[in-house]
Amino acid sequence: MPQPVQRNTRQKQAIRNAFIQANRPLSPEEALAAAQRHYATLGIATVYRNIKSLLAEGWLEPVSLAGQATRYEVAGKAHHHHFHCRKCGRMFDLGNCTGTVLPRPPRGFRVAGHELLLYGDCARCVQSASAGRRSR
Amino acid sequence: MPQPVQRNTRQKQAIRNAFIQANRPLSPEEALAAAQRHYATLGIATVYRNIKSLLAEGWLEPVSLAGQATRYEVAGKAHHHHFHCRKCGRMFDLGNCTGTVLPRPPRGFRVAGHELLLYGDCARCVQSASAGRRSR
DNA sequence: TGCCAACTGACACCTCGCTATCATTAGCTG
DNA sequence: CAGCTAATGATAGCGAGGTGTCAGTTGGCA
Repeated sequence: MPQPVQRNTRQKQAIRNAFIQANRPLSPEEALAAAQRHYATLGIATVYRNIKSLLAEGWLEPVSLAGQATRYEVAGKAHHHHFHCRKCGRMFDLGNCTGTVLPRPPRGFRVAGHELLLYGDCARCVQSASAGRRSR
Repeated sequence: MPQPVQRNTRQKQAIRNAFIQANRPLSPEEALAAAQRHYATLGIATVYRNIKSLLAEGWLEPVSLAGQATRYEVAGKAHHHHFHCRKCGRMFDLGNCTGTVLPRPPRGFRVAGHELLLYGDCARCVQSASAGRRSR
């Protein structure tokens, strides 16, 4: 049985644009908000459905985050890590991880990969915090 | 108003023992299974309640894991990272992270800390996989 | 331009991790 | 040992993230 023919809907285009323009991992809710700037009546179910199909196509890849909704970013970037702002919750890309020395696992363990997450405050949140302190 | 007097119940002892003997981060479900070997009729609600109070006491600390229930381990260890087995789901401690070079964040970002996770197959799962291959 | 199935939006529903409730049990103190 | 009450076990409930359903819409081909 053949695959059904895929249609290139305005909604899917809006979602792809949202991810391209953001250039950082987006949660489904963030993707909805961003894509609604391209296509105002977009619904959350459509975002989830299209994220799923873009994952299947290999156009997106998941960036999971403990205790939070999984974020997604455009696939195919070089190996890199992420920064999570604990104030605004946004995630950002960091440069590649050259020179990172990994701890040695116990005997017999097979390491398939690693994830490194930095967390703290992003530039915007640092800014607005110090602005708030000045104005008080 | 004074704090209510804390009682040292067999259930709480069983839960503490489970974490001490495991010597690795346990999810509430894992802690339940392990503690039931000390106190068979233990219920899951009691595990959650005691994890909460052990966290408040500073005896446990959380080890969060994307897409999974948070695990907990005995507090006070030196800074270290974890290994997550994708086959059996168990988490293990790794040695400290001396020599780890962190990627530089963008200008204006304030880094508060980092988490490093290795993933792959633990020794037991590597073993049983190759044993399975042999017996086939 | 007409057709029709892929797609959409709205919303009910599901799962999972966790918390609240409540009758019963059992530490602790005197 | 009696009595007070913190703690327990069973289970209902909650919230968040995500999926299923279905009537209505629309992309794309003939």
